[in-house]
Amino acid sequence: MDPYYTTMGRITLKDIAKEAEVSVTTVSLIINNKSNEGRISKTVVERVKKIIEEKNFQPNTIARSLRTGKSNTIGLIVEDISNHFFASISKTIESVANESGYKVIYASTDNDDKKAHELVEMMRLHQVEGIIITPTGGIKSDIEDLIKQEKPVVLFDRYFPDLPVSHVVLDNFKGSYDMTNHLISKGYKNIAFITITSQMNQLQQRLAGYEQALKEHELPTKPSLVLSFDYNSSKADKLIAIDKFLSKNTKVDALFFSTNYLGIIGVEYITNKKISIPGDYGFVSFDDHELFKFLNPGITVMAQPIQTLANEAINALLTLINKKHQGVIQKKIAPELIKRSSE
Amino acid sequence: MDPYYTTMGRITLKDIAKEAEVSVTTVSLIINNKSNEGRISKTVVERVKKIIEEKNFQPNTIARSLRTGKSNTIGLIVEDISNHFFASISKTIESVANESGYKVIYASTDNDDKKAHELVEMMRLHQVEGIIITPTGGIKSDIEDLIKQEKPVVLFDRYFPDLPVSHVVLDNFKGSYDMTNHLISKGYKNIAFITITSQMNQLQQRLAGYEQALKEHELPTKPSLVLSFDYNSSKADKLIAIDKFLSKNTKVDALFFSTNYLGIIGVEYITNKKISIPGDYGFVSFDDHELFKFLNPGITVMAQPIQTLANEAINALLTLINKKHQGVIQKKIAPELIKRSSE
DNA sequence: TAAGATTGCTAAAACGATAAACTATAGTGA
DNA sequence: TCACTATAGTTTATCGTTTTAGCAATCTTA
Repeated sequence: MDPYYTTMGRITLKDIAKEAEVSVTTVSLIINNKSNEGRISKTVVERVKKIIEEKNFQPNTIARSLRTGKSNTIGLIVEDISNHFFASISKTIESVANESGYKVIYASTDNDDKKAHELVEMMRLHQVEGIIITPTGGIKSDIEDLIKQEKPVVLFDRYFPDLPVSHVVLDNFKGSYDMTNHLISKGYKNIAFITITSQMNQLQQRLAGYEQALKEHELPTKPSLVLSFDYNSSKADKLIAIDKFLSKNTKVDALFFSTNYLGIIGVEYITNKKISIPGDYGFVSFDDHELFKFLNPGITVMAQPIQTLANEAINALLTLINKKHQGVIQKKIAPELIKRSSE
Repeated sequence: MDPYYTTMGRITLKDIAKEAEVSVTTVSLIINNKSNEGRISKTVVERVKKIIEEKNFQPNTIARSLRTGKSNTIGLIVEDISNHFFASISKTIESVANESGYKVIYASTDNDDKKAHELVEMMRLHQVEGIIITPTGGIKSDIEDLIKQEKPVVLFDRYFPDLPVSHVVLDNFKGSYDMTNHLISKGYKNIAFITITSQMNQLQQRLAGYEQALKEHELPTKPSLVLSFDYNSSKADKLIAIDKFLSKNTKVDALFFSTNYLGIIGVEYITNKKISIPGDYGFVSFDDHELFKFLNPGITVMAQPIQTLANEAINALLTLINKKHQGVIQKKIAPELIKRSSE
């Protein structure tokens, strides 16, 4: 067809240069809008641009990356991309990143240290310019390596309090504190806190917020009001434990579940036992869930503001990549109380 | 530290070559396991490998891509990555792709033609080696372009029946047909089908499967048994329409919702009206959902086998990329009947 | 023992862009 | 008119690999 480029492959700078009868540099300058800097005449700019248009030329990003050292890629490593929370997060991240000319490659750790380690390696191998990661407990040293290499990282959802690294996390303490105060303001006096025995900072913070609120209102923070499950206990075990707990602590008038996973089990419990809420107990949970919206009455929750979290995370990362910020960016995002009718 | 490479940047082939006192070619051959082909002595192989190990050298994938023309990247374009179905799909795809040395970049169309078009362009620009896409109705020509350029594509979830292009989709006809037969076998005689008026092949197939099953059992396929909503109608409108429909069609004994979205509205309807299932109506839906599992009684559904769909899609794409298959790969996957207690 | 085959390795080109250094011409001020 | 500056580009090197072609030395084989 066209006499100038007969190769099967795609069009290159060279093809355009040949057709416009200029050097490849000239074309490159024009493409990168450096035509005034490089002082290319209007005539030539017009001519070249027309040819680029005609041939629908798009520069080879891989070649460009090799030369510039910029891959225009960021890595997103989450616990489980198929989980609603992370899936929503990743959608926002992808969208913001795209707008800034970045593509994102993603992967799930399934909360497995080995997998997380391999994924960090994989991302490094693929020369991402930065990483947003939900770290597993055991990859502290990988994160430290990234810091040493001055690779932008932002930890998401969880973090290492003693590591000087950027992070965007929920203010779990405040969420729990506010929710407890909400229940207190509704008149509840014996609020049970149902949680999981965990080293995870998040859950500890949630417990601390609950205790702090009780303390400030001079409500005794009896340990007997806290029901704590082993992480590995089965659903059946948990249902039994809740039952025992409530028959022993007859004064309990409200249930505060520390995660939506536990809240769902709570819903199952009250459904089975035909317990009415908020009639028999006030019932609230940390984290929102489809089910909580749908149920009748709807469950009052302390929800994670997904959009905000995602935006803060990707913006922090882009800021670090563009070196617009020295040091670390650390944000604690306040969760949002969604009042429905379970109290 | 080391006298050989003092650059700030990462280690390259050259550094290894220098240290091992061989040429870069030799190192390259060893890395790519072509050492016997290129006939490198065992001694040298050992020496070089040791140094590679020591320095933890990993070849620059971008340079490699430029040279080989292989980006080792595939694109995944779905309707909405934050949706449970697509999120689960993408998790499997990512995982299989990773195992085969591919990374995946993803994006959501939100069912918008313009966005879908731009995303295909974006993927092309980033030189993905293949694309898995949930096409929107209006990007037929983009798909045709991809075919022309011999870029591997597999359509997912939906397809263009008249386009000779690979696809992996659900067998909607069979799913609907089987579900209807299931209801018939349970003794239901006036099965209502609640769906959306749509050009989308999937929903048409689901309607056709339902009708076919009725026909084969010599049950009249009265149009009055089909309730069809406008796509844009509100939830409130739908609830009212269901109410009208059921008070007019008093013989109806079972409700078959054509998507989980409609099924959820159905659940809301029966909850509001305190209708009991399967007492008052048999109640089933196409597509599974968290809620359907949780409800009491659980809702019987015709579920999409997510793992299978995702595996078929990614394997089809990898097969096409590796040119192990001439022409197109087209698969219709049978959905899975999950019997719970709503009938 | 000389020609050919094999072994073991390397030099140089190429992938497609960007960046730094350079050239040639025209214009300007003293 | 001469030196200097501005204009409008070009030439060349480079990013880090892979690939092609080739070269020397050694080994076969007739």
